[in-house]
Amino acid sequence: MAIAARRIGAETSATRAQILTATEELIREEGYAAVSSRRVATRAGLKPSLVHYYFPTTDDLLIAVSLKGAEESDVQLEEALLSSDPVRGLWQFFKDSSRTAMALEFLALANHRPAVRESMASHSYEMRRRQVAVIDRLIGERLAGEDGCTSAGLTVVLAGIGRAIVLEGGLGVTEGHQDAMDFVDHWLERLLPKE
Amino acid sequence: MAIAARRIGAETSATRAQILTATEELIREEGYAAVSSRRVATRAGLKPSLVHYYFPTTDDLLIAVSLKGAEESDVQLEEALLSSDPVRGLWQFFKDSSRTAMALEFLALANHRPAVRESMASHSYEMRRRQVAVIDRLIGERLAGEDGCTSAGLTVVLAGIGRAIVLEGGLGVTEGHQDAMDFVDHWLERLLPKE
Amino acid sequence: MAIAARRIGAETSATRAQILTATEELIREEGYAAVSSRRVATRAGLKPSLVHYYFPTTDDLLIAVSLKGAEESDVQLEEALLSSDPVRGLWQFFKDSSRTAMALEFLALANHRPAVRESMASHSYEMRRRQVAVIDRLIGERLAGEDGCTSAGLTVVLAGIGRAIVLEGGLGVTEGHQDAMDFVDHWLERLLPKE
Amino acid sequence: MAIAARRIGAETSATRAQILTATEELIREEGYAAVSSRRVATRAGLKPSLVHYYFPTTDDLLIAVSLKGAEESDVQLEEALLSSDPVRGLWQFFKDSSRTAMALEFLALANHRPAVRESMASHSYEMRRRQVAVIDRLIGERLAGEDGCTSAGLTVVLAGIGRAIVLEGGLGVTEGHQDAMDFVDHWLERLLPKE
DNA sequence: GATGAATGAGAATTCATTCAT
DNA sequence: AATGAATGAATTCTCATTCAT
Repeated sequence: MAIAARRIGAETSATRAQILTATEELIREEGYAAVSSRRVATRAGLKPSLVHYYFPTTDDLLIAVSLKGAEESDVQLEEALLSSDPVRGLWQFFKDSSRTAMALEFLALANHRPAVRESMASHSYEMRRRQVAVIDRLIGERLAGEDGCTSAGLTVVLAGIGRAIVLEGGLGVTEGHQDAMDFVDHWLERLLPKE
Repeated sequence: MAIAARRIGAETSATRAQILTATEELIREEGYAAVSSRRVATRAGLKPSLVHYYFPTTDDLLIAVSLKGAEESDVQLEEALLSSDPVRGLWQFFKDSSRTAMALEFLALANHRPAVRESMASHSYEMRRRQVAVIDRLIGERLAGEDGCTSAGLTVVLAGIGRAIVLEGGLGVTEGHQDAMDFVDHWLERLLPKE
Repeated sequence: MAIAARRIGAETSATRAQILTATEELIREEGYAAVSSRRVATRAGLKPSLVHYYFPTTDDLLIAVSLKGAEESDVQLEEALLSSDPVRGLWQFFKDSSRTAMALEFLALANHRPAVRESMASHSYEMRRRQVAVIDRLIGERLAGEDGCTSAGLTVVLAGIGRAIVLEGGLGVTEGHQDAMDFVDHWLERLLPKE
Repeated sequence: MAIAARRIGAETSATRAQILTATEELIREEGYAAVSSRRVATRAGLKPSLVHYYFPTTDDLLIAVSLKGAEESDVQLEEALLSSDPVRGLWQFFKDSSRTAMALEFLALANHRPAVRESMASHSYEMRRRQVAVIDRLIGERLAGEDGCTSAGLTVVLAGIGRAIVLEGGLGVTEGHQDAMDFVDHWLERLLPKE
């Protein structure tokens, strides 16, 4: 297709992109266990063999999808961290449910596919480091006075609460969510008063 | 779920229990997608047909395991809430990783199996109510002064942070965990000073 | 089927026998590489799944066929060894081409399927021991005078020459075969004169 | 096979040689059934399409490898026959295991691929004729007295015993091998005393 | 001379499920 | 209460081969 580079796995291949998108949709709608070359191919309007041509093993495919998700997530994270209010941006980022269904699937998947696990672990680690670096630069000293909380601790707290709200929301359980969000907002207000 | 429901394979059967245990192990080790009558039977040392005899469909089996897990979780929760220090007990409960791998699998599963989803949703709801009731009775008024946090909000916060620590720990990411735990501990200390 | 025992793999199952026979034919006609559940099933007039039901893996199937061949071979060998002229019987046994095509396939197969290799190795060892025992009892002392040949050495010699004749014959090469057979016959005549 | 045949991929091509070598290794290690353009290409560090470019069909490739093996075998044979002691050289040649794994594969293959079979049959015939010619010139008359053995018969005998030793050795069965070799050595000594 | 893309076929398994006993 | 037999559908993966460039 086209003039561009066309090695297998070339990131420019349209077919490859189609396959990745179809797989993402499939995971989102039916879970990681629904990923099979057949299902993916059907959804992408391609032949199953072609899926194997681009992604010889299912692991390869899943890792590629996880990397794609990681990249998209990175973009959102950077946007949040580079905004005028990085801490609240991060909090919004964690409360954003759009990535969560996928993240949950991949978390579960990581328990069983070592390759996926490694890829996720290293990405999580990098994200955490990036978050901590930005927050530290911004409010490192001020946090120290706050019950001894650190930037690293803060990201864990915000990530945890945000994710809990999204996950439970997915199940239809919402009790206490608004209260928890209000609480975090108040707390951030004390920490970082909006003038 | 009434105890007396007259389904094949009385709930008291030892064989039934064997099957459930084998399934639990399987999910814990290889994920929900690994559950099949064959695999379960092999692990339990039974014939595949027998698994079908007790649990006609895989959904039946998965729901039974999820209910069993829910019951066990309830026991642990009650223990925590009836202890001398219910709030810290709850915090321990949330940080306990023993249920999390399973919970994660079922959370993912819930996205795709409506029956599992309903069962989990109603259980989560009941658990949350129970937690809130106890905490409310204990420190309801004191919480009000705390940035407007409520009992419901508190459970969400503790649940979220605890779960984040467990999930990330499963991936091998631990940065900020100790800090976050220290922070929560300090905060609980201010809220509920141990004499 | 029938009243007899019917565990999977029960040697009495007619279906199992059908599968083994079909596999044997397939190997004989098209080589070990032609063995697949599909091909076997088609030839046996069964469904591929049924082949897997009886022989979960292809190794299982191949080993079963090799054991069956070994048993049949054992019967022929015993017949030869228990005849009035065991040494010449053995020589006939080795020249008999009926087992050779299969034996060749399994020999080649043994290089690549460890399970088959082990099964064949232990059978070959037992056959050799049996041959040596009989010959030793019969003409052990007499052989000693014969250039120092032993019973074990004799079986190797007869087996080798017999097999060479059969293998080359299969290729259509026959030069020197009659000479070699005459030579062995003369030699056996000197060793064991027919009165 | 003329040297100048104008097939795709001149016989002098280094790439062609790489492919043949990779195929040989593959057959030796995993058997003829493991030969596929993919596997060969991977092992040779080439693209599958390139293998097809040189050898349009798998048969073409297998025949080429068999011819190459035949040529190498011819070289060894000539060396043995042109040495100062051609008969013992031939005996060494037959006991040499390095060619046997391949020979066995091709023998099995010959049963199913007519093209391979023809190529092997004519080569075997030529080799036998060459061996007989040399031995005949050397000890033809002397053999006549030896139980009526002929040069042709002798080659069959030596080939058979040598091959038996190598084949059984490959299986791990070695009983009687030393005895058989001693026996042949004694016999050759009587026939062709080393002064 | 070489190669990337694509495809249809088929391999080895695994599975859920049904049925008769 | 339990189980052996059977089956059709899927799943993962490998292959030979073709074609356009």
